[in-house]
Amino acid sequence: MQEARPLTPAGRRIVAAADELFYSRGITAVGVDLIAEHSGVTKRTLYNQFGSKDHLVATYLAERDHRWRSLVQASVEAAGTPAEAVTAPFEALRTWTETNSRGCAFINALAELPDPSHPAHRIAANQKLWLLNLFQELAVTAGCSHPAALATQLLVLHEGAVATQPLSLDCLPESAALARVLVRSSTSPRP
Amino acid sequence: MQEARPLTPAGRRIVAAADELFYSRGITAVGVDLIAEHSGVTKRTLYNQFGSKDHLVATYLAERDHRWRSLVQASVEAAGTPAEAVTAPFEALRTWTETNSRGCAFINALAELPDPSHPAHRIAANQKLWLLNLFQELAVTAGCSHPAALATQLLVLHEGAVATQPLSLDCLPESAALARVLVRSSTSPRP
DNA sequence: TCGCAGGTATACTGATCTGTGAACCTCTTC
DNA sequence: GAAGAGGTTCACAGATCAGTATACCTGCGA
Repeated sequence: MQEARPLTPAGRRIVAAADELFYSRGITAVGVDLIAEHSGVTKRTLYNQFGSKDHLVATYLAERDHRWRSLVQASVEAAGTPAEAVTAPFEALRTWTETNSRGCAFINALAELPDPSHPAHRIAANQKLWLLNLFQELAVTAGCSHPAALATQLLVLHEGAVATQPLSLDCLPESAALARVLVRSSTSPRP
Repeated sequence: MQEARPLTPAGRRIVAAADELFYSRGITAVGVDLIAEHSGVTKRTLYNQFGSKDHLVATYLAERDHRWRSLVQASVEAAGTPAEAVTAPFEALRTWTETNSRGCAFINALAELPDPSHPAHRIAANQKLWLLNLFQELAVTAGCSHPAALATQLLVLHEGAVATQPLSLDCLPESAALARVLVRSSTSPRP
Protein backbone atom coordinates (compact mmCIF):
# COMPACT_ATOMS: atom_id res chain seq x y z
CA MET A 1 0.00 0.00 0.00
CA GLN A 2 2.31 2.74 -1.22
CA GLU A 3 -0.45 5.10 -2.41
CA ALA A 4 -0.73 7.15 0.78
CA ARG A 5 2.99 7.94 0.94
CA PRO A 6 4.14 10.90 -1.18
CA LEU A 7 6.51 10.01 -3.99
CA THR A 8 10.27 10.35 -3.57
CA PRO A 9 12.28 12.18 -6.25
CA ALA A 10 13.17 8.86 -7.84
CA GLY A 11 9.50 7.85 -7.66
CA ARG A 12 8.47 10.98 -9.55
CA ARG A 13 11.03 10.32 -12.28
CA ILE A 14 9.72 6.77 -12.60
CA VAL A 15 6.13 7.95 -13.02
CA ALA A 16 7.23 10.53 -15.59
CA ALA A 17 9.06 7.90 -17.62
CA ALA A 18 6.15 5.47 -17.26
CA ASP A 19 3.74 8.15 -18.47
CA GLU A 20 5.71 8.81 -21.61
CA LEU A 21 6.48 5.17 -22.41
CA PHE A 22 3.13 3.61 -21.50
CA TYR A 23 1.18 6.20 -23.46
CA SER A 24 3.37 6.20 -26.56
CA ARG A 25 4.14 2.47 -26.81
CA GLY A 26 1.42 0.68 -24.85
CA ILE A 27 1.43 -0.81 -21.39
CA THR A 28 2.03 -4.46 -22.18
CA ALA A 29 4.74 -3.64 -24.71
CA VAL A 30 6.80 -1.63 -22.20
CA GLY A 31 8.77 -3.56 -19.59
CA VAL A 32 9.80 -2.35 -16.17
CA ASP A 33 13.46 -2.58 -17.18
CA LEU A 34 12.88 0.02 -19.90
CA ILE A 35 11.11 2.35 -17.48
CA ALA A 36 13.90 2.00 -14.95
CA GLU A 37 16.47 2.78 -17.63
CA HIS A 38 14.58 5.84 -18.94
CA SER A 39 14.14 7.27 -15.45
CA GLY A 40 17.81 6.73 -14.53
CA VAL A 41 16.86 4.44 -11.69
CA THR A 42 17.44 0.84 -10.68
CA LYS A 43 14.72 -1.73 -11.13
CA ARG A 44 15.12 -2.43 -7.41
CA THR A 45 14.15 1.16 -6.62
CA LEU A 46 11.13 0.89 -8.89
CA TYR A 47 9.89 -2.15 -7.00
CA ASN A 48 10.70 -0.58 -3.62
CA GLN A 49 8.50 2.38 -4.60
CA PHE A 50 5.60 0.69 -6.38
CA GLY A 51 5.65 -2.98 -5.45
CA SER A 52 4.43 -4.22 -8.81
CA LYS A 53 3.98 -3.20 -12.42
CA ASP A 54 0.21 -3.16 -11.97
CA HIS A 55 0.54 -0.64 -9.18
CA LEU A 56 2.82 1.51 -11.33
CA VAL A 57 0.24 1.37 -14.12
CA ALA A 58 -2.45 2.53 -11.70
CA THR A 59 -0.23 5.39 -10.51
CA TYR A 60 0.48 6.39 -14.11
CA LEU A 61 -3.23 6.54 -14.92
CA ALA A 62 -4.12 8.37 -11.72
CA GLU A 63 -1.45 10.99 -12.35
CA ARG A 64 -2.64 11.45 -15.92
CA ASP A 65 -6.22 11.76 -14.72
CA HIS A 66 -5.14 14.44 -12.25
CA ARG A 67 -3.31 16.44 -14.93
CA TRP A 68 -6.27 16.22 -17.29
CA ARG A 69 -8.78 17.33 -14.67
CA SER A 70 -6.62 20.32 -13.74
CA LEU A 71 -6.48 21.39 -17.37
CA VAL A 72 -10.25 21.07 -17.77
CA GLN A 73 -10.93 22.95 -14.54
CA ALA A 74 -8.67 25.79 -15.65
CA SER A 75 -10.41 25.91 -19.01
CA VAL A 76 -13.84 26.03 -17.35
CA GLU A 77 -12.78 28.83 -15.03
CA ALA A 78 -11.35 30.80 -17.95
CA ALA A 79 -14.65 30.68 -19.83
CA GLY A 80 -16.41 34.03 -20.28
CA THR A 81 -20.02 32.93 -19.94
CA PRO A 82 -21.82 29.95 -18.38
CA ALA A 83 -22.71 28.73 -21.87
CA GLU A 84 -19.08 28.87 -22.96
CA ALA A 85 -18.12 27.01 -19.80
CA VAL A 86 -20.20 24.02 -20.92
CA THR A 87 -18.02 23.48 -23.99
CA ALA A 88 -14.78 24.52 -22.25
CA PRO A 89 -13.61 20.85 -22.00
CA PHE A 90 -13.40 20.85 -25.81
CA GLU A 91 -10.99 23.79 -25.59
CA ALA A 92 -8.96 21.87 -23.03
CA LEU A 93 -8.97 18.87 -25.35
CA ARG A 94 -7.53 20.98 -28.17
CA THR A 95 -4.60 21.98 -25.96
CA TRP A 96 -4.21 18.45 -24.60
CA THR A 97 -4.04 16.74 -27.99
CA GLU A 98 -1.19 18.97 -29.09
CA THR A 99 1.11 16.80 -26.99
CA ASN A 100 -1.02 13.64 -26.61
CA SER A 101 -1.83 12.32 -30.04
CA ARG A 102 -2.38 8.63 -29.39
CA GLY A 103 -5.97 8.78 -28.21
CA CYS A 104 -7.35 8.32 -24.72
CA ALA A 105 -4.88 6.71 -22.33
CA PHE A 106 -7.74 5.22 -20.30
CA ILE A 107 -9.55 3.65 -23.23
CA ASN A 108 -6.20 2.34 -24.45
CA ALA A 109 -5.44 0.91 -21.02
CA LEU A 110 -8.79 -0.90 -20.89
CA ALA A 111 -8.03 -2.40 -24.30
CA GLU A 112 -4.86 -3.96 -22.91
CA LEU A 113 -6.11 -4.88 -19.43
CA PRO A 114 -9.42 -6.72 -19.83
CA ASP A 115 -9.47 -7.96 -16.25
CA PRO A 116 -12.26 -5.87 -14.64
CA SER A 117 -10.62 -6.16 -11.22
CA HIS A 118 -7.52 -4.30 -12.38
CA PRO A 119 -7.41 -0.84 -10.75
CA ALA A 120 -7.16 0.72 -14.20
CA HIS A 121 -10.85 -0.02 -14.79
CA ARG A 122 -11.95 1.91 -11.73
CA ILE A 123 -9.75 4.88 -12.62
CA ALA A 124 -10.93 4.95 -16.23
CA ALA A 125 -14.59 4.66 -15.34
CA ASN A 126 -14.26 7.38 -12.69
CA GLN A 127 -12.62 9.71 -15.19
CA LYS A 128 -15.46 9.43 -17.70
CA LEU A 129 -18.10 9.68 -14.98
CA TRP A 130 -16.41 12.80 -13.65
CA LEU A 131 -16.54 14.42 -17.09
CA LEU A 132 -20.17 13.36 -17.60
CA ASN A 133 -21.16 14.87 -14.25
CA LEU A 134 -19.16 18.02 -14.98
CA PHE A 135 -20.98 18.48 -18.29
CA GLN A 136 -24.30 18.07 -16.52
CA GLU A 137 -23.47 20.52 -13.71
CA LEU A 138 -22.25 23.11 -16.20
CA ALA A 139 -25.40 22.58 -18.29
CA VAL A 140 -27.58 23.15 -15.24
CA THR A 141 -25.66 26.32 -14.35
CA ALA A 142 -26.03 27.60 -17.89
CA GLY A 143 -29.77 26.97 -17.75
CA CYS A 144 -29.83 24.34 -20.47
CA SER A 145 -32.95 22.28 -21.00
CA HIS A 146 -32.58 18.50 -20.54
CA PRO A 147 -29.10 18.77 -18.99
CA ALA A 148 -28.74 15.00 -18.51
CA ALA A 149 -29.36 14.21 -22.18
CA LEU A 150 -27.15 17.11 -23.26
CA ALA A 151 -24.33 15.91 -21.01
CA THR A 152 -24.45 12.44 -22.57
CA GLN A 153 -24.37 13.95 -26.05
CA LEU A 154 -21.39 16.12 -25.16
CA LEU A 155 -19.56 13.16 -23.64
CA VAL A 156 -20.08 11.11 -26.79
CA LEU A 157 -18.84 13.98 -28.96
CA HIS A 158 -15.84 14.40 -26.70
CA GLU A 159 -14.92 10.71 -26.65
CA GLY A 160 -15.51 10.41 -30.38
CA ALA A 161 -13.06 13.23 -31.02
CA VAL A 162 -10.46 11.61 -28.78
CA ALA A 163 -10.97 8.14 -30.20
CA THR A 164 -10.58 9.20 -33.85
CA GLN A 165 -7.50 11.24 -33.06
CA PRO A 166 -4.89 8.53 -33.83
CA LEU A 167 -6.43 8.22 -37.32
CA SER A 168 -5.51 11.81 -38.26
CA LEU A 169 -8.99 12.64 -39.52
CA ASP A 170 -9.01 15.98 -37.63
CA CYS A 171 -12.53 15.57 -36.24
CA LEU A 172 -12.06 17.78 -33.17
CA PRO A 173 -13.05 21.14 -34.77
CA GLU A 174 -16.28 19.72 -36.18
CA SER A 175 -17.00 17.98 -32.89
CA ALA A 176 -16.46 21.14 -30.83
CA ALA A 177 -18.53 23.18 -33.27
CA LEU A 178 -21.45 20.78 -32.97
CA ALA A 179 -21.11 20.87 -29.18
CA ARG A 180 -21.46 24.65 -29.20
CA VAL A 181 -24.51 24.43 -31.46
CA LEU A 182 -26.14 21.93 -29.12
CA VAL A 183 -25.52 24.14 -26.09
CA ARG A 184 -26.77 27.23 -27.89
CA SER A 185 -29.99 25.61 -29.07
CA SER A 186 -30.45 24.16 -25.60
CA THR A 187 -30.20 27.50 -23.83
CA SER A 188 -32.46 29.33 -26.31
CA PRO A 189 -34.73 26.77 -27.95
CA ARG A 190 -36.73 29.43 -29.82
CA PRO A 191 -34.52 32.40 -30.73
CA MET B 1 2.44 -13.93 -48.76
CA GLN B 2 -0.49 -16.08 -47.69
CA GLU B 3 -3.18 -13.43 -48.26
CA ALA B 4 -4.05 -14.42 -51.82
CA ARG B 5 -4.56 -18.11 -50.98
CA PRO B 6 -7.99 -19.00 -49.55
CA LEU B 7 -7.94 -20.27 -45.98
CA THR B 8 -7.95 -24.00 -45.27
CA PRO B 9 -10.44 -25.41 -42.72
CA ALA B 10 -7.76 -25.29 -40.02
CA GLY B 11 -6.92 -21.73 -41.07
CA ARG B 12 -10.55 -20.67 -40.61
CA ARG B 13 -10.66 -22.20 -37.14
CA ILE B 14 -7.47 -20.37 -36.24
CA VAL B 15 -8.89 -17.02 -37.36
CA ALA B 16 -12.11 -17.68 -35.43
CA ALA B 17 -10.16 -18.45 -32.24
CA ALA B 18 -7.89 -15.44 -32.79
CA ASP B 19 -10.92 -13.20 -33.25
CA GLU B 20 -12.45 -14.25 -29.98
CA LEU B 21 -9.23 -14.22 -27.96
CA PHE B 22 -7.62 -11.08 -29.40
CA TYR B 23 -10.79 -9.05 -29.01
CA SER B 24 -11.69 -10.21 -25.51
CA ARG B 25 -8.20 -10.32 -23.95
CA GLY B 26 -6.02 -8.05 -26.07
CA ILE B 27 -3.51 -8.84 -28.79
CA THR B 28 -0.28 -8.64 -26.81
CA ALA B 29 -1.74 -10.58 -23.90
CA VAL B 30 -2.71 -13.56 -26.07
CA GLY B 31 0.05 -15.90 -27.23
CA VAL B 32 0.05 -18.05 -30.33
CA ASP B 33 0.10 -21.20 -28.18
CA LEU B 34 -3.26 -20.24 -26.69
CA ILE B 35 -4.77 -19.60 -30.10
CA ALA B 36 -3.50 -22.94 -31.38
CA GLU B 37 -4.98 -24.69 -28.37
CA HIS B 38 -8.40 -22.98 -28.69
CA SER B 39 -8.65 -23.80 -32.38
CA GLY B 40 -7.66 -27.44 -31.87
CA VAL B 41 -4.63 -27.05 -34.08
CA THR B 42 -0.88 -27.40 -33.78
CA LYS B 43 1.29 -24.31 -33.53
CA ARG B 44 3.15 -25.65 -36.55
CA THR B 45 -0.05 -25.49 -38.60
CA LEU B 46 -0.65 -21.93 -37.43
CA TYR B 47 2.79 -20.87 -38.67
CA ASN B 48 2.38 -22.82 -41.90
CA GLN B 49 -0.83 -20.89 -42.57
CA PHE B 50 0.08 -17.39 -41.40
CA GLY B 51 3.85 -17.20 -41.14
CA SER B 52 3.91 -14.87 -38.16
CA LYS B 53 1.77 -13.54 -35.35
CA ASP B 54 1.71 -10.10 -36.98
CA HIS B 55 0.22 -11.59 -40.11
CA LEU B 56 -2.40 -13.44 -38.07
CA VAL B 57 -3.28 -10.16 -36.34
CA ALA B 58 -3.73 -8.49 -39.73
CA THR B 59 -5.95 -11.34 -40.92
CA TYR B 60 -8.00 -11.13 -37.74
CA LEU B 61 -8.62 -7.39 -38.23
CA ALA B 62 -9.35 -7.76 -41.93
CA GLU B 63 -11.90 -10.50 -41.27
CA ARG B 64 -13.54 -8.41 -38.56
CA ASP B 65 -13.64 -5.42 -40.87
CA HIS B 66 -15.33 -7.54 -43.53
CA ARG B 67 -17.98 -8.82 -41.11
CA TRP B 68 -18.68 -5.31 -39.86
CA ARG B 69 -19.04 -3.85 -43.35
CA SER B 70 -21.43 -6.61 -44.35
CA LEU B 71 -23.62 -5.87 -41.34
CA VAL B 72 -23.65 -2.15 -42.09
CA GLN B 73 -24.42 -2.71 -45.76
CA ALA B 74 -27.34 -4.96 -44.85
CA SER B 75 -28.63 -2.36 -42.42
CA VAL B 76 -28.40 0.39 -45.04
CA GLU B 77 -30.24 -1.71 -47.61
CA ALA B 78 -32.97 -2.52 -45.09
CA ALA B 79 -33.64 1.15 -44.41
CA GLY B 80 -37.05 2.44 -45.52
CA THR B 81 -36.10 5.91 -46.66
CA PRO B 82 -32.86 7.61 -47.80
CA ALA B 83 -32.91 9.64 -44.58
CA GLU B 84 -33.17 6.50 -42.47
CA ALA B 85 -30.33 4.96 -44.49
CA VAL B 86 -27.99 7.71 -43.29
CA THR B 87 -28.36 6.61 -39.67
CA ALA B 88 -28.59 2.90 -40.49
CA PRO B 89 -24.99 2.29 -39.28
CA PHE B 90 -26.20 3.18 -35.79
CA GLU B 91 -28.78 0.39 -36.05
CA ALA B 92 -26.02 -1.97 -37.15
CA LEU B 93 -23.94 -0.84 -34.20
CA ARG B 94 -26.75 -1.70 -31.81
CA THR B 95 -26.84 -5.26 -33.14
CA TRP B 96 -23.06 -5.49 -33.24
CA THR B 97 -22.52 -4.40 -29.64
CA GLU B 98 -24.81 -7.11 -28.36
CA THR B 99 -21.97 -9.57 -28.90
CA ASN B 100 -18.98 -7.19 -29.03
CA SER B 101 -18.88 -5.23 -25.82
CA ARG B 102 -15.22 -4.34 -25.52
CA GLY B 103 -15.16 -1.30 -27.77
CA CYS B 104 -13.67 -0.94 -31.22
CA ALA B 105 -11.24 -3.73 -32.13
CA PHE B 106 -9.34 -1.39 -34.44
CA ILE B 107 -8.89 1.41 -31.92
CA ASN B 108 -7.87 -1.22 -29.38
CA ALA B 109 -5.37 -2.71 -31.81
CA LEU B 110 -3.79 0.69 -32.47
CA ALA B 111 -3.43 1.18 -28.72
CA GLU B 112 -1.35 -1.97 -28.51
CA LEU B 113 0.59 -1.67 -31.78
CA PRO B 114 2.02 1.84 -31.94
CA ASP B 115 4.34 1.05 -34.85
CA PRO B 116 2.74 2.91 -37.81
CA SER B 117 4.20 0.41 -40.28
CA HIS B 118 2.22 -2.46 -38.76
CA PRO B 119 -0.52 -3.54 -41.21
CA ALA B 120 -3.09 -3.02 -38.44
CA HIS B 121 -2.78 0.75 -38.90
CA ARG B 122 -3.67 0.63 -42.57
CA ILE B 123 -6.65 -1.65 -41.91
CA ALA B 124 -7.95 0.50 -39.04
CA ALA B 125 -7.57 3.75 -40.96
CA ASN B 126 -9.28 2.27 -44.01
CA GLN B 127 -12.20 1.08 -41.91
CA LYS B 128 -12.90 4.54 -40.48
CA LEU B 129 -12.41 6.21 -43.84
CA TRP B 130 -14.84 3.75 -45.40
CA LEU B 131 -17.49 4.62 -42.81
CA LEU B 132 -16.85 8.35 -43.20
CA ASN B 133 -17.26 8.10 -46.98
CA LEU B 134 -20.35 5.94 -46.58
CA PHE B 135 -21.95 8.56 -44.31
CA GLN B 136 -21.17 11.24 -46.86
CA GLU B 137 -22.54 9.28 -49.83
CA LEU B 138 -25.73 8.45 -47.94
CA ALA B 139 -26.07 12.10 -46.91
CA VAL B 140 -25.74 13.21 -50.51
CA THR B 141 -28.33 10.65 -51.62
CA ALA B 142 -30.72 11.82 -48.91
CA GLY B 143 -30.27 15.40 -50.06
CA CYS B 144 -28.68 16.65 -46.86
CA SER B 145 -27.08 20.06 -46.79
CA HIS B 146 -23.34 20.16 -45.99
CA PRO B 147 -22.89 16.38 -46.36
CA ALA B 148 -19.15 16.46 -45.58
CA ALA B 149 -19.62 18.24 -42.24
CA LEU B 150 -22.59 16.00 -41.41
CA ALA B 151 -20.58 12.88 -42.19
CA THR B 152 -17.81 13.97 -39.83
CA GLN B 153 -20.35 14.66 -37.10
CA LEU B 154 -21.96 11.26 -37.56
CA LEU B 155 -18.57 9.54 -37.49
CA VAL B 156 -17.68 11.26 -34.22
CA LEU B 157 -21.02 10.27 -32.70
CA HIS B 158 -20.52 6.72 -33.91
CA GLU B 159 -16.97 6.40 -32.59
CA GLY B 160 -17.91 8.07 -29.33
CA ALA B 161 -20.67 5.53 -28.77
CA VAL B 162 -18.26 2.68 -29.48
CA ALA B 163 -15.46 4.10 -27.35
CA THR B 164 -17.63 4.63 -24.27
CA GLN B 165 -19.12 1.17 -24.58
CA PRO B 166 -16.68 -0.67 -22.26
CA LEU B 167 -17.59 1.85 -19.54
CA SER B 168 -21.22 0.70 -19.41
CA LEU B 169 -22.61 4.23 -19.65
CA ASP B 170 -25.15 3.19 -22.32
CA CYS B 171 -24.51 6.17 -24.56
CA LEU B 172 -25.58 4.51 -27.82
CA PRO B 173 -29.32 5.39 -27.68
CA GLU B 174 -28.62 9.07 -27.03
CA SER B 175 -25.95 9.06 -29.71
CA ALA B 176 -28.25 7.48 -32.30
CA ALA B 177 -31.08 9.83 -31.37
CA LEU B 178 -28.88 12.87 -31.89
CA ALA B 179 -27.71 11.44 -35.21
CA ARG B 180 -31.32 11.19 -36.39
CA VAL B 181 -32.01 14.76 -35.27
CA LEU B 182 -28.99 16.02 -37.19
CA VAL B 183 -30.05 14.22 -40.36
CA ARG B 184 -33.63 15.43 -40.03
CA SER B 185 -32.67 19.07 -39.51
CA SER B 186 -30.21 18.74 -42.38
CA THR B 187 -32.78 17.45 -44.88
CA SER B 188 -35.46 19.97 -43.89
CA PRO B 189 -33.71 23.00 -42.40
CA ARG B 190 -36.94 25.04 -42.08
CA PRO B 191 -39.91 22.73 -41.50
C1' DT C 1 0.82 -46.46 -57.05
C1' DC C 2 3.01 -42.35 -56.50
C1' DG C 3 3.39 -37.71 -54.84
C1' DC C 4 1.93 -34.07 -52.33
C1' DA C 5 -0.80 -30.85 -49.62
C1' DG C 6 -2.61 -30.37 -45.10
C1' DG C 7 -1.95 -31.50 -40.66
C1' DT C 8 -0.04 -33.83 -36.23
C1' DA C 9 3.29 -34.61 -32.37
C1' DT C 10 6.95 -33.14 -29.72
C1' DA C 11 11.01 -31.15 -28.46
C1' DC C 12 13.67 -27.23 -28.66
C1' DT C 13 16.11 -22.35 -29.04
C1' DG C 14 16.89 -17.96 -27.54
C1' DA C 15 14.97 -13.95 -26.01
C1' DT C 16 12.28 -11.36 -22.75
C1' DC C 17 9.41 -10.69 -18.91
C1' DT C 18 8.12 -9.77 -13.81
C1' DG C 19 9.89 -10.03 -9.55
C1' DT C 20 13.49 -11.26 -5.67
C1' DG C 21 17.91 -11.66 -2.71
C1' DA C 22 21.79 -9.88 -0.57
C1' DA C 23 25.25 -6.72 0.17
C1' DC C 24 26.61 -2.11 -0.01
C1' DC C 25 26.66 3.14 -0.30
C1' DT C 26 25.41 8.02 1.30
C1' DC C 27 23.04 11.56 3.31
C1' DT C 28 20.24 13.39 7.06
C1' DT C 29 18.64 13.50 11.63
C1' DC C 30 18.59 12.63 16.37
C1' DG D 1 28.25 8.64 16.13
C1' DA D 2 24.37 5.68 15.55
C1' DA D 3 20.32 4.65 12.91
C1' DG D 4 17.53 4.60 9.21
C1' DA D 5 15.62 6.09 4.69
C1' DG D 6 16.57 6.22 -0.10
C1' DG D 7 19.24 4.24 -3.55
C1' DT D 8 22.71 1.27 -6.08
C1' DT D 9 24.79 -3.02 -7.94
C1' DC D 10 24.26 -7.26 -9.82
C1' DA D 11 23.08 -11.82 -10.02
C1' DC D 12 19.31 -14.81 -10.46
C1' DA D 13 14.78 -17.45 -10.44
C1' DG D 14 10.86 -18.95 -12.93
C1' DA D 15 7.67 -18.18 -16.39
C1' DT D 16 6.29 -17.11 -20.99
C1' DC D 17 6.99 -15.68 -25.49
C1' DA D 18 7.66 -16.11 -30.88
C1' DG D 19 9.33 -19.08 -33.89
C1' DT D 20 11.94 -23.51 -35.64
C1' DA D 21 13.38 -28.59 -36.48
C1' DT D 22 12.36 -33.12 -37.39
C1' DA D 23 9.73 -36.89 -38.19
C1' DC D 24 5.44 -38.73 -39.09
C1' DC D 25 0.43 -39.44 -40.63
C1' DT D 26 -3.61 -39.34 -44.06
C1' DG D 27 -6.60 -38.59 -47.78
C1' DC D 28 -6.86 -37.55 -52.64
C1' DG D 29 -5.99 -36.81 -57.37
C1' DA D 30 -3.05 -37.98 -61.50
